[in-house]
Amino acid sequence: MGRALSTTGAQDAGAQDAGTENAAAAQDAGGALYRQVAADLREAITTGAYGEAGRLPAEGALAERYGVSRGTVRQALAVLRADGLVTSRRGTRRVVLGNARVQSFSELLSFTHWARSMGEEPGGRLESLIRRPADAAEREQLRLEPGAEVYVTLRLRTLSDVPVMVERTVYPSHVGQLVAQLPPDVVSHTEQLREHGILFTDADHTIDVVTANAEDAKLLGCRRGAPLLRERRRTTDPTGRPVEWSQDRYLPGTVAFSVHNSLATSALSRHARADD
Amino acid sequence: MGRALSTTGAQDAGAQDAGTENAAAAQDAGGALYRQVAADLREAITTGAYGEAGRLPAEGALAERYGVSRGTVRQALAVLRADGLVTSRRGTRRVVLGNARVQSFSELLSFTHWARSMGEEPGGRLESLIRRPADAAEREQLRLEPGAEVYVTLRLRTLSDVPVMVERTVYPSHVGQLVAQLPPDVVSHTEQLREHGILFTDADHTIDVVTANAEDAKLLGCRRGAPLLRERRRTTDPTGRPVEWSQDRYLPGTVAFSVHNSLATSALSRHARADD
DNA sequence: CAGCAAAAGTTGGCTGGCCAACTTGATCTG
DNA sequence: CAGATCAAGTTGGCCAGCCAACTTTTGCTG
Repeated sequence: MGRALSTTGAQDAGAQDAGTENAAAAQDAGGALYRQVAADLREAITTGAYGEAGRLPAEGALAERYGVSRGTVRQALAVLRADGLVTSRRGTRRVVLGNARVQSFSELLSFTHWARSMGEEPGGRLESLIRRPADAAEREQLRLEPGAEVYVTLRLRTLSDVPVMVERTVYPSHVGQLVAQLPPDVVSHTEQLREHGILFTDADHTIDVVTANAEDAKLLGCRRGAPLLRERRRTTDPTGRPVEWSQDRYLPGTVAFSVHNSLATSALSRHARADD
Repeated sequence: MGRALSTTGAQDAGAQDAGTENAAAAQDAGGALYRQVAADLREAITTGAYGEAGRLPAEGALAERYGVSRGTVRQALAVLRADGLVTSRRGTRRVVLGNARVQSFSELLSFTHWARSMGEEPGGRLESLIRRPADAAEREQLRLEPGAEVYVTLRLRTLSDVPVMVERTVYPSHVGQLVAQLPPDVVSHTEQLREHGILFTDADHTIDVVTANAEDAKLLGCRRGAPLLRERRRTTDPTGRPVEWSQDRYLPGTVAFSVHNSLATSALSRHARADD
């Protein structure tokens, strides 16, 4: 892959002096070197440059090609391994596992971002926004003191004007205050919050099946008792403080969730459902 | 990342490989140093040693405590970060995110192992096992040549004799041959296959909702058209060769799937459901 | 005392090196 | 020719060090 990484293109030339310049150029490609290498290899793999079950070049060869150390290459390959694109065993070259397109974190967290990445037109209608004291479960999830207040939104989300999902989100007050000031027709709360300095960096998801209640049925246009795919999500900011506790209910056939895990890296788990 | 468990993770059958003089003394939890450190920190975090949203010691301090280099500590912390146990930002100490118990890889892949880890009694009844040419979709998933044959099993899985899941699995012939020789009352195919040298190391999961067909309804004792939580799973061995293509259908309320992702590591994604 | 500047503390990132463990293919041997 | 042995190639793991970027604390200044 010809693309020898802009920063290191002049590797010997003046690698360290021109730090600022090159760093800026690198930024739009992914900032860190290992991310650029990972992005380039991902591109090569998904376009089939190494074949269906082909073998990748050795770490050393890649290090030389990109003009980086082997450690950096290993960091890049760890990313691809975690995404399930390649295997990784001692003693033999890495093998291409699949060419699965893995969405970015923001595509996963933001309905709007996700929809646009598929070429669909996302929409959202705010049904209600109320402010009230948090109940026990909400205090637990959002790590709030007794008596703390939360903002609760109910939104109907659409793809090309077709209802697909009901979203019930609970915000702690410091976030909810911002949400309450947004115009009711704003499509992406996530993007608006980011511009106000609220960052989403970590999320825990739980996925199961529920039946539509009266409210769901009315909004989604399905029967009461109809099955819905539910995703419950707790999101935290970079400091680890919970910023969102949301429950999305999708009409069947509109979405599926996909995850990769391996002996090396696994974050998925299966729970018994005594809760809720 | 979760692994650290004795079962498959280390597959340390040939533990004779010396190398681990004093290191092994610490714990046989995991061969590698960073795994031992990770296991120890996980233990400390889940028992609340650092508090709910407490701060971890600095990398340097941990390195000194465990007598390893900072790089090794960073490797261990990367494991915990991927599991969603701690945050990780430049400039400040890591913060405890939660004390989520993350299942091991084998618990996730094996219904039997998972059930036992919850104290339930898993059961399974083989309804049918047939051998036939693979169709196009199966060839694609299992990466088979045209004309290749597959073994297809249909099993009803139970917890304490209560039906909870219907499992339809397609095996390539080299695995299916082994499955076909198993006694029909064997509970865990996965464990049996491992003893025959078939290892499961990577898996892709897709989770969505379907309605019960006549066969599902009969086996699970639900109405036809009732909602089921479906997990489709393709599993590969260490070399990247597909060894299993399975479709599990759970009764609502019996399980939920849970996953963590973050800006740093994300393997979960959301798909449109045009397929299938 | 408020606000700003400097300093200290901490993690992210990268390098270079070394050895062990493992896989694979070639070579030798009976 | 089958099987064992050996050598080369490759990844896993660990170390020591360095600097940059960022956060928090401290201390100074107006």
